[in-house]
Amino acid sequence: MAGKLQKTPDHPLSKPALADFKVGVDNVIFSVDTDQNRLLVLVVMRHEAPYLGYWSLPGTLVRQGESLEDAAYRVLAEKIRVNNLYLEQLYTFGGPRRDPREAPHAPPTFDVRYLSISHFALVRFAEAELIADGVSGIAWYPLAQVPQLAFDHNQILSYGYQRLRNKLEYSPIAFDVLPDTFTLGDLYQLYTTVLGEAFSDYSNFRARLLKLGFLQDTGRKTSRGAGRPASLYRFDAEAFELLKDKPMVFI
Amino acid sequence: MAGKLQKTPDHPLSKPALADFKVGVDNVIFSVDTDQNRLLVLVVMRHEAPYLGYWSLPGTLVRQGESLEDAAYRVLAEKIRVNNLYLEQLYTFGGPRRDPREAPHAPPTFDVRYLSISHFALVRFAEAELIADGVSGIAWYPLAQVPQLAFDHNQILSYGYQRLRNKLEYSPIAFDVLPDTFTLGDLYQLYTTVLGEAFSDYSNFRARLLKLGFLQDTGRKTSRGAGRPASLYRFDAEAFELLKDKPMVFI
DNA sequence: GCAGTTATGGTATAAGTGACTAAAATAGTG
DNA sequence: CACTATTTTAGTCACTTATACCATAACTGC
Repeated sequence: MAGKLQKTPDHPLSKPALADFKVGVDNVIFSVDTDQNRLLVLVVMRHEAPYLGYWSLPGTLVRQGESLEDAAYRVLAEKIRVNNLYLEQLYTFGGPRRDPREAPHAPPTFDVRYLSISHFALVRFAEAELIADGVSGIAWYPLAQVPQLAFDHNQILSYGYQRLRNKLEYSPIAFDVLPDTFTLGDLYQLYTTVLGEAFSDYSNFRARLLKLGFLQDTGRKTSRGAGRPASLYRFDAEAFELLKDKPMVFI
Repeated sequence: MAGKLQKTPDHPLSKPALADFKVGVDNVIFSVDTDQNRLLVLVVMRHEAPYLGYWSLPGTLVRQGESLEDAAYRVLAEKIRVNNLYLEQLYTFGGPRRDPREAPHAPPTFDVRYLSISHFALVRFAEAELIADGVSGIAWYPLAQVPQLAFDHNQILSYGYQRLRNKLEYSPIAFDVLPDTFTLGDLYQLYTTVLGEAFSDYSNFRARLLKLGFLQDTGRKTSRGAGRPASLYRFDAEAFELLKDKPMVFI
């Protein structure tokens, strides 16, 4: 990355033409189906050119008076009903030629750039209800089976997946999509579904997490099928805040 | 963060007005003055309204055909001559009302939003030469002494500082701004200036870094003032790549 | 030669990691 | 009801890493 300075030719007599921008948000929305051990991504079918008939990440253009984050929450709310989620800004993709609607050889005044402020979200699967508004297709795709998407959305998705893994390892976002009380098995399953089973065995995962001290045992137990009943825990946000600055790694 | 879905009122008969955007990049440019043990930030004086006479982060509007990253490199190159640096996209600030040029009560068609794709850079201090193009003021400010900046630039700076600390801990960006060969003392000084001395003592810092195996001893030594001469090391990018996936933490 | 300074290479103790084992508490089955 | 399969829970043990600290080496300046 060093020494990458660009030498742009100067036009001292003519002002360089500025680009005009359309600004949208695109969301990488993940959910973990713990029953089937699948990491899912929300995609929607496009019904307009360009990329008519392609799957794409749900997106929208930003409205007047609306913050970028608000726009991201809005497009999410248009596609799924869900109350428990985590959302944050991901990255801004804005190179020229990323959208075919940008006129390739039009005069300067018609040069329009499409900027995508991508966001990343993780939503609670059990609760999430897809909104099928008539014609528009909408679906959860297992990450490994996501087809070719419109625009540069596969790249955005790949970026979002990286972020998901990082966030899960270093932040307590799991508790935003787990029920209020949960077993350590629930938590472990969420982690393995996203990160793969290689990262830690269950026994060590348990020991490490309990030692961190922000999981409080509710005293209640739950029995789901065979096996010894599991203790139900609750995430203690206050206890977590106290440990926040320390180099805490779950994995 | 859970349950933060916004309920936006629907206007089924009138299309909601989209915002028009001016898109710029603003750079948080850091440099470490190892002689004086100071972490510096580059600021430029504004000579136009709004915020006339305020210091600000160097920024520019994006031109036609120019990528966001190119724009960031361009504005950096306009302010300092430097060959060794690290630069990456930081965050996009784009809420309404972040720029007073946005008309507060103008009709919808005149609602203009200013979007800032902020970038974060670390440059080699010894080599960096500020470009004083006539009137415009430009200066390195020690981080702790940065005054009130224009727009939301203090917020952007604060975000950039967080990123700097993270990057330094988890990525080899230090080697982008160190000379080709350097002593472990040089490296340690860079780390302490940015992160504070608390993170590790010199002896343990040395042991950990050498054990990682991507610092190759050149065999040469350097003597700078009093004390035993220090070995000169070189960063071995290939050896680093092999260890890249492992949870490698310098600190 | 001596004091001061910086680099280097340790040690000892504490803490954490990773692989593994065993017991406890349930459901289902014949 | 005894038995097995299953799941949670609670460890052990060898090994690695972290933290604080120390001793020595190799220079400069006086």
